[in-house]
Amino acid sequence: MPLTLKDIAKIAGVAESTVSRAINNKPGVGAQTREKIMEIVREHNYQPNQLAQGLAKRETHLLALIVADLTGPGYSEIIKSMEKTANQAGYQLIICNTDNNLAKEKTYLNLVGQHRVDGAIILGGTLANNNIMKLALNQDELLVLVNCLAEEVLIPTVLVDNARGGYLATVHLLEQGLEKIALVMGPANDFLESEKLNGYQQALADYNIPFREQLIIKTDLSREGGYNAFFRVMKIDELPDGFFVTNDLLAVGLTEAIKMGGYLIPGDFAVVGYGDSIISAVINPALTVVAEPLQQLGRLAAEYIIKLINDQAIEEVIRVLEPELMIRESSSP
Amino acid sequence: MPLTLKDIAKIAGVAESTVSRAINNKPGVGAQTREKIMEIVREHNYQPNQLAQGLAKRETHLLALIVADLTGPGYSEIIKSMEKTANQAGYQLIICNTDNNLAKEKTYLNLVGQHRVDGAIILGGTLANNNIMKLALNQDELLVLVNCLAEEVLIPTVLVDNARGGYLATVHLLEQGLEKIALVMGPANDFLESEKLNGYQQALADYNIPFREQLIIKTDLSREGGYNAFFRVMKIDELPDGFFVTNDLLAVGLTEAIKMGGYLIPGDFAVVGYGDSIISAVINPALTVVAEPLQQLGRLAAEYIIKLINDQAIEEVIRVLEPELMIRESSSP
DNA sequence: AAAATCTTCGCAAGCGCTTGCAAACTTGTT
DNA sequence: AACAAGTTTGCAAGCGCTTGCGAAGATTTT
Repeated sequence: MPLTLKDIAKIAGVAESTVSRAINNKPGVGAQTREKIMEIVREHNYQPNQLAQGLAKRETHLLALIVADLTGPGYSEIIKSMEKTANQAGYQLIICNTDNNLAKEKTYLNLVGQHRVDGAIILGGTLANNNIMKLALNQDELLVLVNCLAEEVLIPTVLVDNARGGYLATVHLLEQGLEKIALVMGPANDFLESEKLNGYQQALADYNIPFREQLIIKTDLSREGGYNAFFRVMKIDELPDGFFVTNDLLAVGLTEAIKMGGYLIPGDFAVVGYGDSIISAVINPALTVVAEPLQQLGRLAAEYIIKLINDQAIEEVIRVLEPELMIRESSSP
Repeated sequence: MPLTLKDIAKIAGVAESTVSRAINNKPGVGAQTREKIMEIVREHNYQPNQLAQGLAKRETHLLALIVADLTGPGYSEIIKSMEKTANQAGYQLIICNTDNNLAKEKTYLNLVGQHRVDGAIILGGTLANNNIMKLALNQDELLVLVNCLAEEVLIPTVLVDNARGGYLATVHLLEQGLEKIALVMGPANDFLESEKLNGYQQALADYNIPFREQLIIKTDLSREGGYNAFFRVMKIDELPDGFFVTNDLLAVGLTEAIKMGGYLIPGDFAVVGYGDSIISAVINPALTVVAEPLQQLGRLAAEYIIKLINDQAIEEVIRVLEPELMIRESSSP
């Protein structure tokens, strides 16, 4: 059994309240009393019971990290930097993997509602978030969003400028002299995906290339999705000469399919991906991607939620980070 | 403010203790009283304050997941299944990324010592664990180890039979008619790595191939490590014809180096990797690997720690799982 | 030297829940 | 009808900490 406040008080020969005040750097304790107490605390390596502390102060120093699928590309990096930042501020992260399961989402969001955690970070941008957003509406609890966006409410959010990312990718392909660029994307009801589409269209417009609906392939954000996408494209009358793929997993599948079909990258088809997880660097050929600042996403999200908890002002409620084009083999001549 | 036990008791017109017993399915409450209480609980969607519950029962239903580097290959999968299992039993996982930093390790292990969490799972097999092991010795707290091994104490552990893995990989290469197989591995003071070496040696012995110290390349478990390893090998008098690489990251680097040198895989060098993270399937050529049952590792670890917490017996304190050879392009003729 | 002002400290209540124990109420037995 | 045995319920203390408030002590003022 660890020592308690009471034990320390007894050893120091003072009241519990005095010890409490000394430990928490609160006024109302004489200098030498304070020093004596701290000495004893150090000596016995006393650490307050956070449960009791939490009960009394109604705070847990716990943060819920709600994510649909922990294994998503790049998430580890985001989470790692998030954890680091949170930890420096004295907070711990709780993993909440929802599997896109509504019941789980409810349960996890409830952690916030029931004051089990001080706040929550929602990470990830698939349509499943629609559910969680709706849930989030009811409880006016502390939330921040990473790489997704709430539609009807204003929740502090940090995300990447996906329209810009789409634009960068498309322009890069256009600059290679390509004109028939296929876009392989996830469901368009996902805000992030539709933003990429917007960027794509904008780039086309800027280069006076007509937009062709046929070249937009919507599929689910998985390897199989990417694989199948290629064969769907091959059925249309005029084949594309380049691909912009909005997700690393998709890119893997697409690449496999292209190679399977006996075509060369970038000879027959140039490919640009999105996300910059380790996969894109390792795949063959190495994938040109729109890289997201993963660490920064994580760090900012943690900073935001902590500010929220401490009632501090947040400069930009919707913080938009700039993506960066990372040119590798899959798109250079 | 959420409802409290007291509120429910008042509404139901009974004492708090009765409500508590009803909610926790404890005996000593009449059938209809219980039903009435549960009805009210449901109606008001009451959920007990876990902080208070924890204080009274001295348990938190929190588990610390201590890992050196969250982004390690395959960890996401392990963690995901760990979280799922823990969650089904009513436990939450707290992320503790140590960065191999002794101070952090101490802090995190302290979570257990201070009853901030009910138990901890230590994941990962680099030598950093030596530190954490030593710390773990002092506090006789609830721990389980995944993919690493304590040397001086008996701590419940779940890991993969790495000697067997090393054996499988090596035999596979030998069966291809290769005789000069280089082993690219991490530091040998890591138990898991040295086990793979043992398996390698055993295979050689079984096939009457002499062991040559030169062919053992020790480096750090990173991409660069793998890259450099190849060039170190090229300096020895008799070149190898196959590689067994003990880690996915190493394999990536090695593959790059081989290609960089203008050699073919598997034509000039066959390669077998270890771990079966997504990377190995995506790399070119697709990597033959010794695959670890990642999900099972996670699930078992969670089951173990929960059993420990509940004072249930654990059948096999050191649970050894079988790896499986997954043959892909990098090693077939 | 007494009164007024600050500072330092302890008392006790409270955070929301659990649980041992005793009181009250049932039921069954003779 | 009276009593034993069992069941259902409430009381109150306790988990380890925080905090408002008043008491005591130290310091300054007149």
